[in-house]
Amino acid sequence: MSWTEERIATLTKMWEGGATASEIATELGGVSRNAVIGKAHRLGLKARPSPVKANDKKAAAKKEAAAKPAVPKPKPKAPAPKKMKEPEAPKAEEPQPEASASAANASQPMPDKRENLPKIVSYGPGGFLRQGPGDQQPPIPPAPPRRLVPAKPDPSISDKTSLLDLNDRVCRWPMGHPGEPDFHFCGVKVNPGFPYCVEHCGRAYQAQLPRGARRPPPPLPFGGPRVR
DNA sequence: CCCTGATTCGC
DNA sequence: GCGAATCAGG
Repeated sequence: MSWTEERIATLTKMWEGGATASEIATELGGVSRNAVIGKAHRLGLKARPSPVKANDKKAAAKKEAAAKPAVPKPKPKAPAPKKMKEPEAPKAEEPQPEASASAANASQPMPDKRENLPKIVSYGPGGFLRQGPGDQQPPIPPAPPRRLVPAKPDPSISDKTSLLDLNDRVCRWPMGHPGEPDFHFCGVKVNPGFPYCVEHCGRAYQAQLPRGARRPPPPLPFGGPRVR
């Protein structure tokens, strides 16, 4: 299997939509989970909540402890010795002067550090504001000037939006399952500054509510898990 | 054990 | 560029 435009587009959509690499691999077919991850990284889209974070301190400590060259672990499948990552270039700490965190984090159940995760914050100009209590992050969504009347007619009004119809102005929310004949995208005019329309922005950007107060099903893009 | 993504490196 | 092997955390 090769990475055609369509497959890459599907991978990108699902990856950004929050699907796991396994789900994407299953959906695409013919590729493994690792292939999906590798491709995603090569495409430049990464940075998703991953179980393993590159922590300098812990990594260094582990490396230090595991640096016992007496008897290296036997490689059952790899005959040639492979060297993994090498600890180097200890980047200096970057203190972030955020004074407002004290009051805001007081009632926050999970005070995670999410400096580079603008994806899952929940705000929006369309009125789909879903913030957890105390989660007051007031960044304003980008509002670039745009014309009210598009130069070309909206392609989504008369036909289903295929991968080829995707552009910066239509909602990219997947409908159905990739690979099936009726798989298409929402195609509604996007919420300005977002890749989805207002309705799907509400699905895409949801705050994590407190553990107990989570009611129905979590948001699942592309139509939800396939029934097999 | 299972799951997850990250990383490396031979191809 | 691709992805299996591997690492590493949950």
